[in-house]
Amino acid sequence: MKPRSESDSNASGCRSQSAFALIDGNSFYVSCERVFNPKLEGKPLVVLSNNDGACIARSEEAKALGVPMAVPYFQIRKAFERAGGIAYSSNYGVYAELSQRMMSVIGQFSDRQEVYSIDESFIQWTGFHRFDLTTLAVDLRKRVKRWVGIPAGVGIGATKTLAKSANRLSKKHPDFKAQGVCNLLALPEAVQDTYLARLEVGDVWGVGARWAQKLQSLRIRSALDLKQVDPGWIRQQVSVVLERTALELRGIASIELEEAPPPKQQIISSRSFGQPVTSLDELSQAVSAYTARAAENLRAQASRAGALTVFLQTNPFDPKEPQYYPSITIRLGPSSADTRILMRAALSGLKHIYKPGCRYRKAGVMLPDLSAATVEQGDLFSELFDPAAGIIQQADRERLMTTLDQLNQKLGRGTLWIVAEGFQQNWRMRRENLSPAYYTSHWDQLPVVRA
DNA sequence: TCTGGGGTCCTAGGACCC
DNA sequence: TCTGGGGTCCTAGGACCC
Repeated sequence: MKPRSESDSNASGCRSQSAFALIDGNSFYVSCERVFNPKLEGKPLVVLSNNDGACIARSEEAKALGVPMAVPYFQIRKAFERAGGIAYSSNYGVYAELSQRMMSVIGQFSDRQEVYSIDESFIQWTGFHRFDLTTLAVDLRKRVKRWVGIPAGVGIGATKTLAKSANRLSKKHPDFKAQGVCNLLALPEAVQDTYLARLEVGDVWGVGARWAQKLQSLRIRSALDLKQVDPGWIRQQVSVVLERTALELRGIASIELEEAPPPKQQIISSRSFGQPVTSLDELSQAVSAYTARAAENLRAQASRAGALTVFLQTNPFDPKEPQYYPSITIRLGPSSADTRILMRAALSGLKHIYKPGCRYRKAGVMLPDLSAATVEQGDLFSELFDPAAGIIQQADRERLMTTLDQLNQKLGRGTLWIVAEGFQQNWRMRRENLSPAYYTSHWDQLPVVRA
């Protein structure tokens, strides 16, 4: 383990002990669509959420037309399309593939990397000359663009929160926009502060709408204000979480780099339906399908679930409809990662909460109480009385699930599925303008790269 | 007609125990 | 008049992130 933030105390300050960079893809989903369809360059473009509901990524041109983040598409559709705007349904398979490539290119620039989200990665540098970091970041950006096709922004600072702020500046502030890189470490602290003064407190990583409002009322309006206030007082007034943010703004590293993400503590699979669903039959299919997905993710991280929650939702936006948001949690005897066992639990739960006469908009399955699959949680009653049979059954189960996962991974999701998931699947979400799948691992479907 | 999905951490309060 | 006090575990809710 490395000593953390043993900060560079010699006064010359020409070497930085530890620097964080945050790299993120600009309008990531939009940029992904453009990688495979260069004609979209320069056009107002949005990518829609599941079910073609809301705009979750916007090109600069779309932002310029005034398309707000997360706006329901139907509200802007007419005007947007009249202005030449184009909307794509989200195509997560493609985005995930490009994300992996981008992350691996970024990883070439440091041996300490945290993949923070589908489009963001932190890396940590130690012992570099702080001015050289700018050059390094410029190279990184060029390489990501050339090798993956995604334009990216880079922010560099002494802590993760400062790197985040710098990244924001790299996109917003004219001093950095052209280069796409903002290296706060290359600036004297007084100059850094002038930039922090121009960053709204609500734009700081870790400050959401609620806390921004609260801070405003305490006369803390900019990132600099938050940096200069006493962190202990912030803890008193708001929370220990925000105290950490305040410390980070002062350059005191309080949020560590997480190189290997810990296994998830809960797994959720849920979707809105393409159209309202009323019948138990269709709900059963949907819940079965979501359970299958959740179970697949569960096995992918080598965990088992001790319980399962099923929930339903009517349309919250329709004031005339009676609202109903039931959920039920079912304890599984011994924890399990077997799709069939989880499905049985899910369907029995569904029967308990299903009420005829409601128009359901959404259903989902949650797997809480996860544990590592290596920990054998024997069932006292079956395995104690018949250990041999118990073990054989368990081994069989695992082999079957492994085979299922391998086939689906190799031949595509949905190659092998459990009949309860249904054949018709009328409840499937809408994706009216989906770009082709571009199976980027298949030679014959490789995109053409522009020189 | 049409409004995403999937996570984390922290705290407060109740149940339970000694 | 006068009712212990402290620890642990669990859950729900509220905040945050992308």
